[in-house]
Amino acid sequence: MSERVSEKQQQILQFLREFIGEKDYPPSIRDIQEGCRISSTSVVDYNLKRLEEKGFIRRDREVSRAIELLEGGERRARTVRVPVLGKIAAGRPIPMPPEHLTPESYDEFVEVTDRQTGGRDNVFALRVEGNSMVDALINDGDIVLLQPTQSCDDGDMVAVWLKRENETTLKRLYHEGGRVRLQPMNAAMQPFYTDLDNVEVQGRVLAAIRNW
Amino acid sequence: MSERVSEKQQQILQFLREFIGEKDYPPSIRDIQEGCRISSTSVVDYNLKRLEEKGFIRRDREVSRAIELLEGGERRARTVRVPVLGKIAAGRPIPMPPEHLTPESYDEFVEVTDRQTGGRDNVFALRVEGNSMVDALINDGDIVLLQPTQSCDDGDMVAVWLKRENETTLKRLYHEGGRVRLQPMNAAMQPFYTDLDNVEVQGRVLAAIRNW
DNA sequence: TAGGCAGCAGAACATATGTGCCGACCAGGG
DNA sequence: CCCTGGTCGGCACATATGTTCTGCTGCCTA
Repeated sequence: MSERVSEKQQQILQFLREFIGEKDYPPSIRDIQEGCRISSTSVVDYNLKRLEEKGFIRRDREVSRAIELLEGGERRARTVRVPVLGKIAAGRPIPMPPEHLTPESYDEFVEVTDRQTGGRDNVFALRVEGNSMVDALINDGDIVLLQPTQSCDDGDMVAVWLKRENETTLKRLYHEGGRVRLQPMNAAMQPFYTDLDNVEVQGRVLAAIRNW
Repeated sequence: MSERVSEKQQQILQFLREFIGEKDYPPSIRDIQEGCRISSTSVVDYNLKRLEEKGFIRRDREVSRAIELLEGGERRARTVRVPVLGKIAAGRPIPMPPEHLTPESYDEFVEVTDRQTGGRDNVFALRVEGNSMVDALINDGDIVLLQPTQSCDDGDMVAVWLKRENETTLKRLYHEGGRVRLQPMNAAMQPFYTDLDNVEVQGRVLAAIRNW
C-alpha cells in the first residue's frame, strides 16, 4: 500500500470537509459516492479504509455517518461556548462564576475553540472595559478567557485583586520570599512588588481575543 | 403547544451537545432514546419535532443522524483551519499568500471559529515576532488574522508596508486629502502622517489572538 | 508468463434508523 | 361526564446505509 494519498482519496477528504462544513453532520458512503462521482460504494469503502489506516479519519463501524475528520493526526478542534460573565475593569473585582456553570444561565457567549480553553471546563470570559489593562497589552473591548483558581504557579498570567489598592489587574505573578512580584506583560514597564496578603488571585488568564 | 422547553426537551438538547462534542457526529434517534432513558423512539421523534419548531435544532428528514444544533437561533460556530504563512515583523514585508490557498500546502495552522474570520475564505495568519507592534497592543508571539486586500475603508485596521521607512506596521488607516493618517491602536500614542505613495496596504487585520 | 497486489464494479445482504399508526394517559374546560 | 390537545408507549414498516463477496483490470516483478 502506498503511503501516498491517492487522487481519489484527496478528493474524498476534500468532499468530507465541505460536506461537514455545510451540513454539520458527516456524509453517508453513498453521499460520498455521488459527491465524488465514484462508481461503487465499495470503492468509497475501500478508500475510506485506506484513509483511516493513514490516520486522516476515524470511523465507527456499523454506525451510519460515523466519520470523524482528523487533521494533522489530531482531532479537529471543536468550538465551545464560553459564557461572558461580565466586564473586567481596573476598579472592580472580577465577577466570579457560580459553583456550577450551566450553559443555559447566561445570555452572552463567545465561541472559541477548545484549543484556546485547553479543554478545561468551567472557563469563563470577561469583556475588558476601559484602558486600564494596556500594560498587559489588552485593550478596551478585548475578550479575556479565565479559569477560576485561587492558586497559581510562578510565571502564570493571572487576574489578581489588590486589596489595598482596590484594583483588579492582569499580571504575571512570581512568589519572591514573603512578597510577590507582579510583572506587566509589556516588558518595558516596571514590575510591581507587594506582600502576599495584599493579593487575591481570582483566575488564570488563558487567552485574549481581539476582533476588529 | 407550549413555548416552554420541557424538562425532557432540555435533557435531549443537553444530550445532543454532549454527544456531538464527544463524537463529532450527531446521535441517531435511538442513541438519544438510550442516552436520555426515553421509553420509545416515537417520543424522541415527537420532542425533536417540538425542538425543531422552536428553532433549537434543524433536521433533514429521511436522513439518519441529520440533526444540526442551533444555538441562540443561529448556527453553531464552526472551526476553520487558517494557515500560518510566516512571521510578521517590523523590518520585513508581510509574506503574502499565493493566488489560491490550498489547505494542504501549509504545515502550520491555527484553528479559529468562523466568527473570527467573518466567514471569509482566503484568510491567513501570521505570528508576530518581536516587540515592534506594541503600539497596536500586539505582542511577541501573538497571532494575527489577515485578509489579503489592496484597498480599505477609512478606519480599517490594516497591515501596511511603508516603502520609504522599509517597515511593516499595523494601524488604523484614514485618508486625509492626499495624505494618509496612520492611527496607532494605543490611544495615547501619536498618529503618523505620510503620503499615499508611501503606503502599500497588504491586508486587513481581522483579529488578534494571544494564548498564555 | 504466472503470480501477487492495488484498485475498481456490481450486486446482494444485514442492520441501522427514521416514520407512521394506534391506543393510553392526563389535565383542563365546558 | 365527555371532549380535546399535549404527551407518551409499543410496534411494524420502509428505506437509508454500512458490509461483503466475487470477479475484473491493470501493473509490477520473479
